[in-house]
Amino acid sequence: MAAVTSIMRAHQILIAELDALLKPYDLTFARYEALVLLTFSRAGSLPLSKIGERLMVHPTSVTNTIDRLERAGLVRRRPNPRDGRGVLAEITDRGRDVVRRATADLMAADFGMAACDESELAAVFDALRTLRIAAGDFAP
Amino acid sequence: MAAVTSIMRAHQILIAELDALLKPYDLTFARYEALVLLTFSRAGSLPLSKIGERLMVHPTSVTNTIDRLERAGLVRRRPNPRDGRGVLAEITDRGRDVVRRATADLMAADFGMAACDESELAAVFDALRTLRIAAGDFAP
DNA sequence: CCGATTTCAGACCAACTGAGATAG
DNA sequence: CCTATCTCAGTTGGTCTGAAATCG
Repeated sequence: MAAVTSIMRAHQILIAELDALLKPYDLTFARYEALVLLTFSRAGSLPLSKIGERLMVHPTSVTNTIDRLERAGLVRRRPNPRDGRGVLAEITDRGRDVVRRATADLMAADFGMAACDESELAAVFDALRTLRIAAGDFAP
Repeated sequence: MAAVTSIMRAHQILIAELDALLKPYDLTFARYEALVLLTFSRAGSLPLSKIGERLMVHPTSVTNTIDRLERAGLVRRRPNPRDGRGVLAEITDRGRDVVRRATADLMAADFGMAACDESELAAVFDALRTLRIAAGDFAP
């Protein structure tokens, strides 16, 4: 139980700090994650279904997230040429610009983990790996 | 960043599983935590301010949590005899019964961490300790 | 008078359910 | 016909801000 509450508290601490850092860009961490995912994709676009799979969120949550990003002009919807049912979310130039500046800010703040050194960060990642893989997370 | 997203994903995985396990008791993990905190207190009661401090949540969140627990009959509000401004949340017999049964269920499901062995659980706890203490969490 | 404790009104966001449209 | 993808409407829950009442 101590391990579980540790994760809960860590999440609570981080999300507060990260959301505060992202506020000037009118982003939450959830939206920022989606944006980063698009940045790292080859074509700068992904089907919504793929986004949901990678981020492990419900289809309606993806729709909601992309709605907000699209309203902010950071993403644009396009029909999926490979699947008439599907929709691609494509990052815009403004989206790339925002994610670049936001990432710089987050890095300057060590993503809210300034208290931890490199070995501690690696330990966190390793310790949570088993749990994530067991739950089917995409795990590098 | 990998460490941060690990924590986010771990939280996401756990909260889904734990809330599902607690659903039969009409509890969420946030409310369960408050209930456990009261169970472990000497008198079975704590000032709301203390609950907020321990759980690291906003005063209005405590009010909200205790409201719901009180409506469910698991907790009852009492004036704080030591401080006219304060309010105590006191766990009821029914509250103790519910938390006992819910805890049995959670333990049977290894608190959602069945994938991890003892050493991994300890590693998770240790790895997150620095972060939590830096943020002022009450850390055993 | 100042600060601490709690509450209320109002808002936001993430996540869910259930239902429906559209297409493979 | 069945399944996959996405959207919409509506609900819930946790959290926050700002403001107020009460008391030390």
